[in-house]
Formats: sequence, C-alpha cells, structure tokens
Amino acid sequence: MEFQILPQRFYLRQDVLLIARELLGKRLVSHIDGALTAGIITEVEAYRAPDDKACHAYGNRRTPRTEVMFRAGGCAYIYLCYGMHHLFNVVTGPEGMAHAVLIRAIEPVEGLDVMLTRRRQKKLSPQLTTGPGVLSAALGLHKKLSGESLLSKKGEIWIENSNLNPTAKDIASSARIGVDYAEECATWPWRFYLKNSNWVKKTKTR
DNA sequence: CGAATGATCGGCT
DNA sequence: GCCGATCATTCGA
Repeated sequence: MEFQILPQRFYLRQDVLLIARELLGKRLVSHIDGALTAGIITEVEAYRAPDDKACHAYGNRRTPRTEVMFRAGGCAYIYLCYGMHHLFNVVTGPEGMAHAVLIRAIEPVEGLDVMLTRRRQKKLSPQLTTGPGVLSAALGLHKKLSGESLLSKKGEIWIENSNLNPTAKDIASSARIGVDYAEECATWPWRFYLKNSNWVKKTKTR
C-alpha cells in the first residue's frame, strides 16, 4: 500500500502545537543501509523558540547545533543526548522560526526484524520503540543525519500519511518529560500522545 | 515492583 | 568543568 508523503506546506505552518498533534498517527519511515523501517507516531513533544526555555534555541540562540532548527520546516534535527542517545526531531515553521517536534515513541509496522537486530532484542515489545532514544536506535537514525530533508521518498527519512486519523478525543496531553530545569516552561502541556496506544511511555507523575 | 546508578560526550540556557 | 529533551541494569523491599 502506498501512503502519501507529507508535503512541505504541512511543516511550514507556524503553530507547532497543532503540527505536533497532527503528527500523531502518521508513519515515520527510514531507509538506511538498504533497510526500510517504519512506525506509527504515538507520542510527541513540541519545542518552540524563542520563548520556550526547554528549547535548545531558547532566545533564538544560534549555535552550530541549533542552526538547523532555524531552517524552513521539513527537515530533521537530530542531536546527541546524555552522550549516547540520538534524539529525532522534526523542524517546523518558516525559515528563521526555530520550532521542532520531538518524536518520543512509535508503534513499529515495517522492518521489525531489522529493528530487533539494531536494538539487540529477540522479542517484540513496547521497549523496542517506546522512548526517544530507543526509537532512533530502532530506525537507525544518527546525529550525522541532522539537517536531512524529510520531503522525498528517495531520501533516508520521511513521514507519510497512514490509515489512522486520530481526533481530539484520541489524544491526551501532559507536561514534557525531563525538562524540569526549564522553570515555568516545564509545566506547559506540550507533550501529546495517543490515549489508547500501548506504545507510549508510562509516566509516573500525573 | 520502584528507586538508584552508571554509561558517556557534546555543548555550553 | 558541568550536566543534559535517556536507558538498561542493579539493588532493596
């Protein structure tokens, strides 16, 4: 079955919270080292410069790392976290606007064997692709792919439609995870996830 | 179970 | 020099 790739106009909009919610249920696909792997996006977080202290580009600070966040929407921002995890974000908004959506979890749908091998797991379970670091590992995403376009199926990463079309009643929100340092921004309910999915990290704080 | 901890390194809020 | 948009493992109850 062929799914339609998300066009650049999807990413160019200025409302990153809306885009984050709309990414739920879409298919995230990687074609890396000759292997095709894909999963349904089940959990995301929005980050929005300049006012969001949890965003790496807070205050519109430009560094070699954050530079890609200022590009026009439709490319990947991947960075290293805790010295070992590559976290995958989607850059959104027009050029000069540093918005991004962190993909936190997917439900695997294609290339399960490849994902299991990359994660060194034997059995399919939520821990295969639930969590921003493990999802990147399963899809083979690496920070050297930061800045890659998401707009062509000839590329290494893209996002396409699925049969799912979650509506407001299917979506829950909460504060973002791991951003306690961000002061008043730490409580903003900018994490979104599919209520009925098993492929979402359980949070203890509620 | 939950909490604590070690791994490991780039970027500097 | 410090510490994170994390995860797997271990330890204790």
